[in-house]
Amino acid sequence: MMRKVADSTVRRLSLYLRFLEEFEGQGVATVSSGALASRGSTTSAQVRKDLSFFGSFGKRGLGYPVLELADRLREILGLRQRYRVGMIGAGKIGSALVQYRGFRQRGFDIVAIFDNDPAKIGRQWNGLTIQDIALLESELARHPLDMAVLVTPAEPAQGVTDRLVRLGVKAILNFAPVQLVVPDDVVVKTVNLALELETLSYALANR
Amino acid sequence: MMRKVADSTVRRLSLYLRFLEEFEGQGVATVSSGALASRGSTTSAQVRKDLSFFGSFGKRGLGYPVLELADRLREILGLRQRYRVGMIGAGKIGSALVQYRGFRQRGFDIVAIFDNDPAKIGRQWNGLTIQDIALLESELARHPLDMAVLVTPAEPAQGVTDRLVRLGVKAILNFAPVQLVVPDDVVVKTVNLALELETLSYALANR
DNA sequence: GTTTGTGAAACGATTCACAGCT
DNA sequence: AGCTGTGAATCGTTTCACAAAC
Repeated sequence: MMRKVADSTVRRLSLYLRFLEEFEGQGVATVSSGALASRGSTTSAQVRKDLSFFGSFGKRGLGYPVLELADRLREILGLRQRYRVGMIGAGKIGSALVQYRGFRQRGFDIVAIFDNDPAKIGRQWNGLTIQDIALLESELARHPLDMAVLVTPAEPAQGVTDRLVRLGVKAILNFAPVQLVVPDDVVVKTVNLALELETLSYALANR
Repeated sequence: MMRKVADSTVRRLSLYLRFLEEFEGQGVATVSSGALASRGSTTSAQVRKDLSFFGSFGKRGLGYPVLELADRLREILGLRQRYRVGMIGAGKIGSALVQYRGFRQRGFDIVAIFDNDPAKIGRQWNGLTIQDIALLESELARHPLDMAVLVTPAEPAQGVTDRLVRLGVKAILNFAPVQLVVPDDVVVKTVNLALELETLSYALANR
């Protein structure tokens, strides 16, 4: 398949898909690169370049067919299927994410929650029982996961990651403030919330 | 002050600061660019280049003095002061963030919570009373904010942003899945959680 | 006339490599 | 000898600009 597409390009493709879905809802049939660009904050050339990595979907003089392009973007982004996602950690952020509608809407189903806190194990969240992390191996053997969302404290994060990797999980969304080490065939995306605030304080301090 | 430092550079500076604080805790007095680099996943040249934007703090043949460099990074990142942060929206993610220790630890104090849901207004979260968003203007007039964390649904996000901007808020961390429009002197950092998962599904689909 | 698709140019970030301090 | 600081080289991304398609 396609190789060497920049992360920034992939992120923009996700945004284009959202805009296309809005246009779809409004019954618009075709859309120009300029129209897509103005909805995001980019340029028409950027939109065309991004799309051209994957083929040519547009009609010159006309623009892009909304339905077809949306469908093709779903395929490119791997959104034609649903994903089984496990939540590792049942703290505050885990709780919020389990209930977050945006995940299910986009095809990501949270199907299991794990924690090591006896006070939490056995509780129900959104219809799911919080399971003992000690049962991770036996549980995933029967019900494999496509992805894991890691919302543990920093210390256990690498250890749990190693177990997930051994169990065949190939994608991890990491909220623990650590740099996880994984093999080449496993993708990790780290979100560090305090760090985002620090980019804001940097901007405030340097004006 | 300094201008034109890439966002990626600022993010690495935040990471270096964390590593320096760990070294500080271990009583290490000086650290080389190579040591800092291996803790993050970067190169010694990158570390030196990043730091060189702001001056030269190292001693050739020796490395960087841990305490001094950490302090200088705090100054650069605007972390010598604490920030008054308002949480706009008292939903699931707002709840998690209000209780998230990482913010306070790094100097970001959540001092007010606003929502428009009568069922939530008046409740206490972490010692703070959820206030009616209708009172945003009167409240901020008396108790100004340095930053806002926006955790509303997509629809009201731009409207609330306009009000925050009018009230002098210069930095917004946005979790609503929309592209906010703000004047040049206001900084916005958007975190789109569903989009992060989509970069993972892209990676899984294209291997 | 409008808009795509795409090489070429411009820009920006990272890596190299080495002179200069300690 | 070890490590920084930094210009120069490299690599990657974005923007330009225009021929080709409709």
